[in-house]
Amino acid sequence: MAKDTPQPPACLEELTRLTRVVNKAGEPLGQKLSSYFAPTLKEDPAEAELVSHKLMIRAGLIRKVAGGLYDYLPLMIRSIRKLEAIIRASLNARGAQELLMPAVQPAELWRESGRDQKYGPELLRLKDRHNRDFVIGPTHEEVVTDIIRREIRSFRDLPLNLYQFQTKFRDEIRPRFGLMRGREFIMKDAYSFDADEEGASQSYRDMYEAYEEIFRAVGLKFAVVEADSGAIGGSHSHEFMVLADSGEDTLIFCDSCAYAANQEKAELRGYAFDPGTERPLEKVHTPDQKHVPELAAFLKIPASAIVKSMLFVQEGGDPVLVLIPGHREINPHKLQNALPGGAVRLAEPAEAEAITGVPMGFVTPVGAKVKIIADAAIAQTLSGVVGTGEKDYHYLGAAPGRDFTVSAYHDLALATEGDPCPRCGSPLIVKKGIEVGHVFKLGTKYSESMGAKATLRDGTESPIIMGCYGIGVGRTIAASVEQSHDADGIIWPFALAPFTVALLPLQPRDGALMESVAKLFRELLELEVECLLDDRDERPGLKFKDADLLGLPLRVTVSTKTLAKGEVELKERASGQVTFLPLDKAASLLRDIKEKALKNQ
RNA sequence: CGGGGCGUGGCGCAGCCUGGUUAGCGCGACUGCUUUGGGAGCAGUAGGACGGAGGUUCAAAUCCUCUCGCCCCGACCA
Repeated sequence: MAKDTPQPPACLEELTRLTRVVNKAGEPLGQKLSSYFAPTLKEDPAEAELVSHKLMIRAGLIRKVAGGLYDYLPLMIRSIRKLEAIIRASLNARGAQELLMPAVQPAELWRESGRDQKYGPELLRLKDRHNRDFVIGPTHEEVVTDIIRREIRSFRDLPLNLYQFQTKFRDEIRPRFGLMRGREFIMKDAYSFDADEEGASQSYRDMYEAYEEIFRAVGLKFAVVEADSGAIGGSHSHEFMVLADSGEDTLIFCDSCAYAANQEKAELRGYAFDPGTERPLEKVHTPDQKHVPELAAFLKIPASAIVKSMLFVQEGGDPVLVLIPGHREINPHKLQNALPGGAVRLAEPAEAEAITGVPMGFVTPVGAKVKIIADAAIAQTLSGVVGTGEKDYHYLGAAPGRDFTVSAYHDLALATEGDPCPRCGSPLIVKKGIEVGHVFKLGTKYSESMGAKATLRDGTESPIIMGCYGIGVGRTIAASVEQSHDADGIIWPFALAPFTVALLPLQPRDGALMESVAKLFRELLELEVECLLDDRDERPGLKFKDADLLGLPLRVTVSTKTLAKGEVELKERASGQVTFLPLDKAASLLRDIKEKALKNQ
């Protein structure tokens, strides 16, 4: 990592001794860079695209082992421990209890919950030497429910909230962006158990509050949005999102009320479209007009006057024709929720043609033999353009109820920029976010399928009501870097910084200077201000560059110049502000700055 | 899984199209001297046989086939 420092041996010994000083948790309070494993890179690594990913590699936080699998180097582990401590404090303060469940789980449990099929190839399956089936846990609902059904009998044992920090494995189709979407990652997962609905709601609110507290404490700009429950299941859920342009999730916000939702979930009704006026059905020749925009141009009508008919197929079910105004997109999550059962997907063109007998673009609801569902807007249509089921012809003036039968109307359209807010009607805006936390109301999905029941006060037996709550630990740290950096490197918030102070002696060969530095180093550690000492025999420029890259909140420079005045120089990483502190008070002043910063976050 | 790109000292890359000196450059590492408040200078040293396998050829980093891995886009996804 570095060059040894030709210092007086006594001073060297003292510094080395100081790096062995630990806090109550057993963590070293200070390290010296000459012997600390923090390999920094001058150039961007070829493998990374995202800023946070590049910086985490360059600053020596992580290294890749294989696709989606990373080494966490010492600096990274320090940040992880900090975040874990913050999470623990918030959860413990609400009565949650930490435990640890195994990463490897019997496949049998997944069969019981029915998720071994549902979870698909993302679930890593393996066999032990006796040929028994196991999985590597992508999440722990099954295991924790198994504990509960064996140990909990009565409402008197509830409520209960259990949590753990555990390494999860999800065999992602395409891991990417470093820790943002890895295959193996650390997750804090919590599970709540209640006897009744009221208690379950309270547990959910408690966790929601805890999460707000946690993400506020780590200094992230975040938003809470309504979310789709997806494969975890349950009735409703909220996601905690760090706002960042590079985020993989699209979020919908209302500018004037508090409505916020993941686009997957965002409700949409009353958007502008052209219902037409009532008129008889008329067949027109529309040669080769397969796509909505061209057809609209050809007929000289707005796209919203066209009723788009799309054929979907469902695993283990019948094909369904889905209708939506021509200028809108289907939200696949809403569609899936409208069609309980197997996975729903758009039929391939050939597949659709085999089912309907017409090429794509001319599929029609008129006289259709398959079930039809439609977006709610279609109920208002008085005359729409639809296919005829005959190549190169469309109908004008088609009306639901009269010309075709819709079995159900649902909110199916994808909400987007400018659409009316479902609460107040104001225009919606779109932002990108990184999901760092997710809280779910599970209800009795797992307790029922796996038989976790409690006897209630009235003597009846009832399935326990569950909730589950996750925080992506590595992802939260990556999101922090993504949100807080500049051209020179990371800008750590105090709460997550691996060390608080970077201490840079500019003349490490100067014995007298190093003695002052050693004294300051010792004082900082005595005050539990974590400090990384750059004792390397390098030029100042390189030390400054590395300090900026590592991004510790407070950089303290000690040089013959500053010492001549009995001072050290402080530069705050976030603001760039430079001040000079008297050497003999520096340690306590730095401690005060740190504590003030942590309080304000 | 579909589309695109890339694998050459520790890192970043050139060379490949149009086969042919001893595979090159920058950074890094090591040694010495000088330098010391924003990634120092000079001199010198070490380190790769070109992801792997097979093939074509007098000759392969370079051409062909297969294969493995990585990255990006999409599909997909808590």
